[in-house]
Amino acid sequence: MSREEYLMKKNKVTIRNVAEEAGVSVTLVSFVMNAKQRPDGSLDCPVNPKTAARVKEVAARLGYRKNVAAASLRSGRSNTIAVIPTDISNKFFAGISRCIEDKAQKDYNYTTLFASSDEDAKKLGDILDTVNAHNIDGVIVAPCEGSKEAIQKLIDYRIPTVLIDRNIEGIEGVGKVLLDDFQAGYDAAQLLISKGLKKIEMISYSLGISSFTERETGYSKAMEEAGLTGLAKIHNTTYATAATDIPQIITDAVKRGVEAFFLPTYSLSAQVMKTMKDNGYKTPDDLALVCFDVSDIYELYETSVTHLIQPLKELGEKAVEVLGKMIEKNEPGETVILKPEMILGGSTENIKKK
Amino acid sequence: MSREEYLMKKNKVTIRNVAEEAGVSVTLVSFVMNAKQRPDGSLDCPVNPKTAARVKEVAARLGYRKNVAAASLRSGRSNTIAVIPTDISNKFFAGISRCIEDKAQKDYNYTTLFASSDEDAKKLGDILDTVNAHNIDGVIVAPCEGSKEAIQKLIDYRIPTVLIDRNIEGIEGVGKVLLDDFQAGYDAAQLLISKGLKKIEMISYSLGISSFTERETGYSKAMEEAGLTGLAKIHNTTYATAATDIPQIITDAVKRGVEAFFLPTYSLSAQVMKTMKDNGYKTPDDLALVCFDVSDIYELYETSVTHLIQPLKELGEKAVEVLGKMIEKNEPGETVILKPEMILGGSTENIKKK
DNA sequence: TTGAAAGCGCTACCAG
DNA sequence: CTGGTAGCGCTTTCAA
Repeated sequence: MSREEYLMKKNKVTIRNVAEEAGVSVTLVSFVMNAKQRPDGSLDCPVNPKTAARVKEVAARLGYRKNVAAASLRSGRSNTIAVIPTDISNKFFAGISRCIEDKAQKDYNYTTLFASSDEDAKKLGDILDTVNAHNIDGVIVAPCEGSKEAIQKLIDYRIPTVLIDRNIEGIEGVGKVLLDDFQAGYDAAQLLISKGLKKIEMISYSLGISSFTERETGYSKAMEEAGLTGLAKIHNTTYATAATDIPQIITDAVKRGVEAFFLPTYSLSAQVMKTMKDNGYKTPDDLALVCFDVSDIYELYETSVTHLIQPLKELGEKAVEVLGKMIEKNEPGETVILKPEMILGGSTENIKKK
Repeated sequence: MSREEYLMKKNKVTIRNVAEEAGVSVTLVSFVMNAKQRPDGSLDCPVNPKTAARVKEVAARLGYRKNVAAASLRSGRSNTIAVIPTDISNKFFAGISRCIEDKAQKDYNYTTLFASSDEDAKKLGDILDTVNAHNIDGVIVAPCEGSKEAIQKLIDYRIPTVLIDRNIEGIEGVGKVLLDDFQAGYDAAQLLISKGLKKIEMISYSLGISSFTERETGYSKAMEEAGLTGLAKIHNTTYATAATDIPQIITDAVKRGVEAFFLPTYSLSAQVMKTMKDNGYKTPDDLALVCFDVSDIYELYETSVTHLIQPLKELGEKAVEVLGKMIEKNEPGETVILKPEMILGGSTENIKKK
């Protein structure tokens, strides 16, 4: 095996090897390897284009790969951001993660790491410690219940942070990219009211996360404007107990003649749909439904389901932009609020009056 | 702000600060911070227990966090493994990823990173380059079509690698944790045959991935043993074209009087179920179904669905064990084959003969 | 049981 | 445009 081959195999080609082979200094190689391509194709660094080309050729030939540990140690940066959703298997987060990754790579040359908090504040804390130890340049996180402290620590450490999907009240120094949750709740109730329904209820999580309280407020406001405050009712459950609470809530509601439910998140929607199927209840006749987020399930359910969606791509890209500004320009985090979109389905159409 | 507070905020507490504060050398601190807890509670390092305790106390008080970039640069290791599924939003991979992460943390003290290849060999290649640059100690990867080259590069770089869920034929020097795919295909066909069905067909991906060809072989073998070779038929599709191919295959099959389908993966199953719903076909009377992997969808479909599952926890943990041995003991990768499990549902029960 | 010192590969500063 | 060099924080000999 030649020396070249040996170095390639062990991935031990350093900047120094490239420099020697190309007959230049390590400084030049570093410049070239870190130069960004300018729109006109030229390299954004003070190096003779010919020299640069030679360096690039040699680097490619030797199979040079930057040792990011060394670069990170020296520069204190890692060109890496972390994305921390609450549940990576959720379509909403899976989609958004992909948008974030693409945008971060394309526009900022960041590598993106993922870790799921599973709605567990302790786990989120551990992840953020890891983030910290890894010189991560910035974090995009969907907070879960009780995670305010962990996120505050991030801010104290001066790590640029963007909250996505869920807000935490009274936290300073972070960027935020959120849905207009009040509007979402308002639109959901409004739609059901416009269909002539009155007994419209809601199931929500008592998580202390403002996304939920905002959706509740929007719902309540629409009910109030329609003079239906007396019929409005918000049931509360938790992630841990939803599977047992919801069947009770639903069977009881059907007995009480409730006409519709607004379900402000995917997991509640899925749970309700499952309960309805188990009990032989049909939508929209037994219960009209307005659900949230996207899911394969909505398509495969016997009746298509009306649901509100968050503008995925926009959310993800905005999050990267806000974070990028915080990292590159040391700007304070800005807040961006996006509008929800309504997808109409059979669960709110042609409802037989009881 | 005190000096202590300042250092904590900036997360700039180094091993040297701890050493000075504790009145010992940096070497001692390094020993203590890297020592593993022995079963009896003592520390596995040549340091006076009293000194060690003092060091730990000081480190905790100053909020010391190891700079992993420095550690990785010096040691050439990162205590980090990467998990690369084809699609992280898939329940199967989401579940397995969680098992891997837990096991890796608990038994090996590894941090786990995730990146999804989206069934794209080019993207997988990019990810593996990143892995390479990051001093990742080992990789657990689900290969996708055309990824053999990229994975071979990993092996050439001497990065311990374990293939999970899908095999690549003729690749040397990797660990493998796979399902007995032949058995799965055999069991699926066998079940349908035992229900008195004869016209049993299969839809598969033409991906050149042996998991699929093995499932096909198992199916064919069972059909052959039942003297049904003449009726056996395997339709082929691809990820890109499944959405248009499958409606055609299914409507045509119903016309031809096909009685059952075996669908050797989750995405094919979902697509078929959607097609059947759109066309008003019912299972099992129009078509009996044996599906694969787990999904919310199976539960919410009007009829519960018979499906084969992979033993998630076992798969994940085995993968970590195999990888761990490769990393720690420089052992060659071993191959582990696990048995599928059948979950019976309504899609294969009480079938009306046509 | 403890400590001194040599770098890991890279970036950033400074000088030419 | 080019190059010399200090040192990021840590692990790892080696010696005491």
